[in-house]
Amino acid sequence: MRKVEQIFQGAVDIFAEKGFDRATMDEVAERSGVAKGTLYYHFDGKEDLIAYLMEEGTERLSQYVRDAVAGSDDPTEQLRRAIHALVRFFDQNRDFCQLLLMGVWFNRERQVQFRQSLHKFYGQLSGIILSGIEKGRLRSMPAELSATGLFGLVSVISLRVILDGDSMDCEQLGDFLFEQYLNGAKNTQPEHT
Amino acid sequence: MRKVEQIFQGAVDIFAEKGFDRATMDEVAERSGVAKGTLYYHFDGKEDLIAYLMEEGTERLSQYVRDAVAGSDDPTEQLRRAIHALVRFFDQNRDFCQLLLMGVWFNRERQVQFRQSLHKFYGQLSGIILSGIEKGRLRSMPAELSATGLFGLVSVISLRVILDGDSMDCEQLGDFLFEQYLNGAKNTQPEHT
Amino acid sequence: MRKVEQIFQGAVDIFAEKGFDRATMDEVAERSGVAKGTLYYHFDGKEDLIAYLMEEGTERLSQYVRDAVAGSDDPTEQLRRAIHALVRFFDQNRDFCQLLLMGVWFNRERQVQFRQSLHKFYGQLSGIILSGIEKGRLRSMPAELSATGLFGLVSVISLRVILDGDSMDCEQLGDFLFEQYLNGAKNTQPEHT
Amino acid sequence: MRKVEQIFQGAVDIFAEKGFDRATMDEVAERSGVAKGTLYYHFDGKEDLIAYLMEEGTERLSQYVRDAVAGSDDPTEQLRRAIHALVRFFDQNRDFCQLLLMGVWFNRERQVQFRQSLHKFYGQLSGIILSGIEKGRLRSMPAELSATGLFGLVSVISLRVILDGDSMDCEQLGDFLFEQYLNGAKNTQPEHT
DNA sequence: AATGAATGAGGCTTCATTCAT
DNA sequence: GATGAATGAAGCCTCATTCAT
Repeated sequence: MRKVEQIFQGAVDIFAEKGFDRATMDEVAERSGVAKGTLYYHFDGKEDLIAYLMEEGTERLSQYVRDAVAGSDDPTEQLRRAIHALVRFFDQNRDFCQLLLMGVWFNRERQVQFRQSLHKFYGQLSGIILSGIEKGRLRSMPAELSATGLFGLVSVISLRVILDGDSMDCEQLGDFLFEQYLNGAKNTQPEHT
Repeated sequence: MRKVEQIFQGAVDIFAEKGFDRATMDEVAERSGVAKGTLYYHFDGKEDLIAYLMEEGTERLSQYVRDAVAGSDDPTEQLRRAIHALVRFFDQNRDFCQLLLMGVWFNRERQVQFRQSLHKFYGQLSGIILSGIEKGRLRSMPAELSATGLFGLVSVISLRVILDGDSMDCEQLGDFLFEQYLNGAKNTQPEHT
Repeated sequence: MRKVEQIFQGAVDIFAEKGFDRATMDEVAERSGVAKGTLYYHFDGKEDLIAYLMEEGTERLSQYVRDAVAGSDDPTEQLRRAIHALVRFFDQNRDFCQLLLMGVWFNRERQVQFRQSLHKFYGQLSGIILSGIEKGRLRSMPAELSATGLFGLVSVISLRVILDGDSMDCEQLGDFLFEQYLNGAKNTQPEHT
Repeated sequence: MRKVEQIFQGAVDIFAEKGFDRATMDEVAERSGVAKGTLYYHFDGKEDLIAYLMEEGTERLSQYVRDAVAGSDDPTEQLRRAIHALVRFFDQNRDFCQLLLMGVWFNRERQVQFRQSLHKFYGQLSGIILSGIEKGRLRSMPAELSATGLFGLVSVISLRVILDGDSMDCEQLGDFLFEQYLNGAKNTQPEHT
């Protein structure tokens, strides 16, 4: 469906710019290049459209990370690839990512439905972490919690860079985040003298 | 100013529950126990009220962390205290913290004014990190970026625990986060055969 | 545009009755027989609606006078026709005429836009006066000023009659006003001893 | 009462600028240099204040014209003086005059009380006209109507000059208006072949 | 006499949704 | 499938008025 994809793009665009509640259906229609009635032909209403965007987008993110990780069996390498993939996806889909992260703190009404998609994604990350723990690469810790933390670390920094309007060197930022997550901030080099 | 503090409490409460855009000024008034007109007597409008909440709240958080850190000169200890303080503040001001994190991903219209307050807070954290780097406790890295990441790590996890409705063992969670930030996720224990 | 004409009629009606500021948009909608939202679909807001009414109405008046004058080449006869037409238009559109005269003394905010329409109408009258001067029928004088005065003379009297609720003998009133404007109030009859 | 005069001045000022309904009591207070509560100490409310302004102002105008006319017994000279006095009063009290003329087309609610003051003033003018007719200086005509017309003629022109922001040569404008009212617009000079 | 913080009824406007075409 | 004129519930905000000081 041509029009549906148009709507997906336009809606993500305008929602990222103005927020879910402040963007109107008129604006969504205009940005998408379709008539307002067409939105209601394809979706049951605004909330339905939002739900679709979030689910569809999270699924795309999930898939993107899954593909990146696929080629390796080593948990550490998988982590590295997942983190780099996250950063790249954020960079390439800035609008959607802002939505994604807005969604994390949805008001309690909308949260319920959306947090399921997100938790599925957390599950993907914690799966990697879990296998890392089992294979002795990562220290023993609550995997879910650590996955959540990893997501927070990567997303808050990525979004900050996006919002600051800086162009992002994804490679370099990915390395930094991987290093930070894996080895922490502590200096392991012996101090000279 | 009795009424203004009432409004601060009531507004934080209802905004955390329904979101900035879905909570109405009528609800803010009702929750605050003042008349609607009183809101407009003290604030220029909804956006002005929101800006005040964010600024004032961030300032309180900033002060709380500053107090916690005050007793120590050692950067590592300061970091530990700051992280623990953050977790405690989040636990004690769940409503405001949700607002805070909603603010991080504000739509672009509202972001501008708010991100100043937030960046001031990042600056406070990066000050500690910077001194840690100088004293050789932390490895050399971009301090601002790392501070942002630390904030993401702590806040996203804290809020997840809050939203899951779990009661939080602040002591234990603080330790975990400190460990994660400082030493990372890697297992440093030799694997036993 | 069926609805727009309905709104024109209803708005003129209610505004003449209650004044621009005291009539509410709810009342305009009700009097027009359309939903409130429809007002905002066709106009940008109350001020925009008012501006439209004044412009459109003045245009209709202008056209009415233009038609009345069209058949004659003689400036004096044109003046007579214009004055009679004014009186008739006032009688037939009492509501709008009250608006028109309210508009003349708009507060300074609204004046700017409206006075343009009015001045265009003044220009029409002063065109007639000017040709009368050129042809030696009228004495030499500032035509614009005299046109303004003619409008004041006719409209203030007409509206007074309207507001007093009197039924108006247009023919007779027109004659009186034409006589007053052209020959003034002075007695030219020799006084009989 | 110092404060009451302050309020008269301030209220006339702001009402002329913004209109009766668009000017707020806050603005009246600010422009007058008194506290809002003080307005309500001296007047029963906004409508009461407006009624006071209109009555008081019309009385001042009436008195001004009465004084100007006082020195003469000749109706024609009285007319000349009255017209000149009107123009001067308009020039010296531009703000109030705008109010006065706004008042003429008050909405029907407010009109009732105010038109009494105005009609008293019309009565003053028509008294002069009546005596002019009796003495054969003016032709026979409905005096009230002619007085109304005279007021319209003078006020609409005066206000136009005021609103155009032009500085007014009162002497000259008065002469023009007197001539226009008395002798009309017709050319009495024989056309030269 | 004078003040100004507080109030709440009521106004203007927005916008998600419907429906006839 | 697609459109956009029309709708009305609901939100933000204004402002005349009150009252304790």
